[in-house]
This record gives sequence, C-alpha cells and structure tokens, in this order.
Amino acid sequence: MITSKDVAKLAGVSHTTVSRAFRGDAKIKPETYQRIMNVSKELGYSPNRIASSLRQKNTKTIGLIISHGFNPLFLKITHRIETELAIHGYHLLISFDDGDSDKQWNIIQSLAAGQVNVIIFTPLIHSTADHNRLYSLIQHSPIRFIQLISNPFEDITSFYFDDNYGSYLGTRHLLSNGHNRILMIGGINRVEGYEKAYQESELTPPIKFSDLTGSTEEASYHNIKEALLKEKPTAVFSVSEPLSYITYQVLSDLAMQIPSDISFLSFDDERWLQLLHISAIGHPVQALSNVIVREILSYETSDSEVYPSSTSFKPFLIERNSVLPNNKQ
Amino acid sequence: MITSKDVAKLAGVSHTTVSRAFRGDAKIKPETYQRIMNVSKELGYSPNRIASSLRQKNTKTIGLIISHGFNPLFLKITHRIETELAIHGYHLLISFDDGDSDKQWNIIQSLAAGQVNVIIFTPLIHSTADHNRLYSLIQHSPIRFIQLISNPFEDITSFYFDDNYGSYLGTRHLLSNGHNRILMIGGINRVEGYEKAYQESELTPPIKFSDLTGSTEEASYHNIKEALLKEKPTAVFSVSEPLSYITYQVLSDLAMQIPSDISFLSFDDERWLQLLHISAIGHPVQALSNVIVREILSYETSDSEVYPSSTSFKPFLIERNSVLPNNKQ
DNA sequence: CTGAAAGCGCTTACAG
DNA sequence: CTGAAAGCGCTTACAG
Repeated sequence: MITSKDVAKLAGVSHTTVSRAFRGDAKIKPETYQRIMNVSKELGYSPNRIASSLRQKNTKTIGLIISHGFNPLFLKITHRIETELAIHGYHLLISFDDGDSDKQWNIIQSLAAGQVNVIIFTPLIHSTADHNRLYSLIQHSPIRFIQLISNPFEDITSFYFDDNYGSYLGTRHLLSNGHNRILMIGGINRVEGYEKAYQESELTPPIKFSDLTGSTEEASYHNIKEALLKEKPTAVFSVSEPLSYITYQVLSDLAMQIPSDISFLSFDDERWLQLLHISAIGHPVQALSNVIVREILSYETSDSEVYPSSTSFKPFLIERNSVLPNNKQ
Repeated sequence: MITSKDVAKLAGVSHTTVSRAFRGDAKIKPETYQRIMNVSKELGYSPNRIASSLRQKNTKTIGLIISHGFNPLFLKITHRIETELAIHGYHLLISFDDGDSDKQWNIIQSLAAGQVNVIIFTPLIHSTADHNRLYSLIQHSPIRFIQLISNPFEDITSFYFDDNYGSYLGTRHLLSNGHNRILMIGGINRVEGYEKAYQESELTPPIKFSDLTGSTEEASYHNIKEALLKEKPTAVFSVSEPLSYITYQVLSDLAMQIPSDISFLSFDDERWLQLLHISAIGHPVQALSNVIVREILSYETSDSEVYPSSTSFKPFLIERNSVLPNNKQ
C-alpha cells in the first residue's frame, strides 16, 4: 500500500505537506504542489479515506436502509440521492431489511458502528418494544436519522408523500367522472383522503374501504376478486403499486375490460401502468430526493442542534385512458 | 463518542480486554466478559468500525457500481448480494455511473480511496484510452475487481449471462413454432445465437437482424415500427427488457394483437411481461448473485494469488401465452 | 510556506 | 487470562 509517506519521500517533503496538498488546505508553493501531484500520479497514490475518516471523525458516508426491496420507487430514490451526494463527496452504504424490524435494528447498529453521518430509513415498528429501542437509540446517537416515506416518530426529521392527499385526489377524480361506487383497495392509512372527497361531494361511500394491510399476495388476490364480484363497483382505486398489480391480474382473469367494463386508477405510478395507459397518482420522487440531499448537506454547517422537520410532497394525478365517465346509473 | 476506553474504565479492565471481548478473540474470564458486555450495553458502545478497519487493513466493504440505474435486474442483484454479504459482516457501497465511463472512473478512484475489498462493476469502455487506464489501475490495485454482466477484460474474474445462448434458445423456440420470419431487435452481441438456431434448422434468416445498439428510445421506436411494417414478421424477439418495452408500445400503437396477429418473445424477464403473459428468456439472477458472494467470501482465505475465472449462466425459456404456432405461410 | 509531534480508536504482537 | 506499548495512515494544532 502506498501512503503519504512514500509520496513525501519521493517528493522530498514531509507527509504533512502531502496531506495539505491533497486537501487544498493552506497555501503550498506551486512547485511543491506540482511535485507532490506528479509523484502521486506516478505511484497511484490517493489518500486513505479510512484513516482520514478516523482522524476527522467524519466518514462522509450515508446509510440508506431499504424496506421494500422490490419496489422500483426506492431504486429511483437511491439513484437520485447517490448521484447528488456523490457530487459533494459523500458515499452511500445500502442495506435491505425486507420489512423485518429486527433485521432493521441490526442494520442500524452496524451502520452506527460504521460511523455513518446519517441514516435514512423507513422505521419498522411492529410493537412498542420496537418503538422504544429505536427511539432510545436515536436519542442517544450522534448520528442523524431521517425518516423516509413514513414517519412514526414525530420529533425526527421526515420526508414523505402526502398519501391522504393522493387518495383524496384520486377519489375526487373518480367522483367527478360520475363514479359513486368506488372500490378502494389498500392501506387503511389512506382512508381519510377518500372520505374527504366523498364529503366534499356530499355523498357517502356506498362501498366499504377494503383494507388489505398485511395481507399476503394470495389473500389480497382473493379479497379483491370477492369485493369486485360482490360490490359491483364502477371504478377501482388501488392504493399502492403492488396492489395495483394484483388488481390488474384479477380484472384480467375476470375478463373485465378497462375502461369499458370498469374504470381503474392506481396509486403509485410505474412503467407498466404507463405502458397500459392506466391513470395513476404519481409522486414527485425527484423533488423528495433532492430535498433529502439538501438536508444532509445542511448538517455539514449546522454543527450543533438541528431542529426536526417534516416535509411532505403532494402527489399528482396522471390522466391516461383507464377512467371513463360513468353512464351506468 | 463512547470508546473502548470508556467501557474499560467502568468495567475495571484495559481497553485491550474490551477489544478482545468484542472479537471473541482469546479466552476471557466469563465474569470479565459479562461485565464488559453489561457496561457496553449501558453506554451504548460498539467498536468503531473505521478504527478497526484502519488497524486491520480490511474494511469488509464491497463497492458495487451500477451502470443501468433504471434496470430492475440490478436492483435484484444488489438486493441479493447485500443480503448475503451482510450475513458475513460485509457492507455494500453503491454507486451509479449512468453509463458514463468517466463517471465510472471517478467512482472507482473513490472506492479505491475508501479501501473497499472488492469492486463489482460492468466495465464501460468507449475508447482504448478507457480500456488502458482501467486495465492499468486494476493491475496495480490491491483491490479485487469483478466484472458483472459484461467482460471486456479476459483476465479479470467475471460473472455474466450467456446472452448468445439466450438468443439461441429464443430463436429456436420461435422456429420450432413455425416462425421463419423472425424480427430480431437489439444488441448485435446477441446475433450469434440467433444465427446458430437458424443454421440448426437449415434455414437462413429472411429478415436482417435489427441492431439498435446505442439508439435513443425514440429512434428505437421508429426503427422497430418501420421494420415491423416493412418486413411483416410473424414473430418479434426483442433482445433486452428496455427494447421489449418499446416493442410492446409499437405493437400496441399499431393495434397488432399478441399473439393472434404476431408472436412476441422478450429477452430479460420482468414483472410487466408476466402480467401480460408474454413469454420471455429469463436469467438465473439469484444463482449469479450467490456465486458472486461466494467468490467474495473466498478472497478472505486465499490470501495471495487469485486466478481469474469466467462464469456464465444459461438463460432459460419461460413459456407464457405470447407465442402461437404459425399457420400463415 | 513547511515540518515534528500528538492523537483519532482500534488491534496486534509481546510479556507476564 | 490480562495489560502496556506500538502502530494503522491520516489530520491538526503548534512552531518556525
């Protein structure tokens, strides 16, 4: 391994000067600087970041924990964040917890041991014990935590999409197209926006919100099929991309044509939805990613206290061809 | 920051002993061990991995560079590799080069400065200069390099899918269904398998291979449309997932029904292809990922020389409902 | 503009 | 079974 001392010897300076040259630190005589750089290139030297991190007590490394490894949304966020962060000399350590809170806990411990500056994650809390150990760790850790997508901890900085606004937007779109019998499929946490849209129209939802939180794929498939057959909705609104995928399968297996037999709206946009001209509620992924990067960069200067903030982004409606005005009733 | 010295003081031992306790190193009196662990838990101490890495000259960190940030295939590989590696105490630093060879070069420099053990990447070579600087770096670096998916460097370990076998398999499948007029769309590097399948059937391809390497999405769209209209194939075989996506759009815009109007086969499997019952050539992603992990773990023991190896995996045919026997001619 | 010394938090011989 | 010392490769005062 080539160290600053090797360079120093060949360039006829001290390793202190080599270090300074690489950091553009204090003024160095231009000739000296050039000599150091030439020797370094020749030897293939670059400063050991591990040593530098240890000394400076700053790794310039961010830990990102992904809970839904299959969801392309996170690929996009990861891509964006890494690219921006890299420009500013940061590095990204990535881990997958597969939705398992114990696994997430271990990953956090490991990232902490790795002295990352920041941990970006979607807190997984299945019990108060989960909650407490996480909360206590976060309180005592010198690491900054950023909650992504969800935000169970109120006093910890979070960035997420306003899901209720999204479900409001979607429901309103369906209602304004004359659909009263809407089958909502998905996470109960999005029920508010749906109800709000009905209230605004001075209507009451004739069909019960179909809560599929925590259901397996198979169970979801059957629930959706049953609800579709029983409730005879004129429109379906599935409230996450994975559920949209299953819903499309059911519709297809039931030989129900979109949009002639039934209107279909998806929460979360995805490539296949675009391909099939299915209207969707999209998320400003890039805006969210950018703001996270800015937050992280802001930690560099604000040395001490950082006040927690919550930032939510509004989803938007992407009209394609899966929602038709309803003439049926 | 809590260090081993803090723990040592409270536990009434030396920090050397604390270090040993955490590494399960030499034998430590059970009581001493317990005391150390109790104190550590109380203080929330865990060994600083940066310091440990510096001292041991081993970061247990792998750098993964992703060239096609949009391709879900790499998400799968990343997920799998990270999960397996984590079990063995390794960490994953991820970067995106967006297909830009200079960016890739910078990332490699940065990963090297970060003392990663291994760099997994798809070499991006657009000129002999690209080739030479990469090759020279790899030769002189203490880091192990693993070529992923493609392998321009013969004497550097690589893991990839046998693309020509895949295109052979697909072409054969189409031919055996009576399709002679096959429109092949995609990377010219897959032409061999296609020709081999024709040869085996003692046929000559009536339609020219449509090489779209380096085309923009828009250009590809128009090329495919034109070829489809001009050549009147009975089957299309698009030789990468992004091209399958575009091909599907063209087919859809041309109102050509799959499989009644035309048979369709996709290289690279993806969720939306499954949803639409489109037959595909799949890749054993998990097998590839596992073997990469095993390779990395093997570096732990084999201290000195590692002999470069090439490992390719055979793609397989996934029959769904997009290929129909051809009765047209 | 440059250098010698100290130290970041560990681990590794060496010694007992 | 445990400790004191040295050192990993840097950076940071301190001094000149």
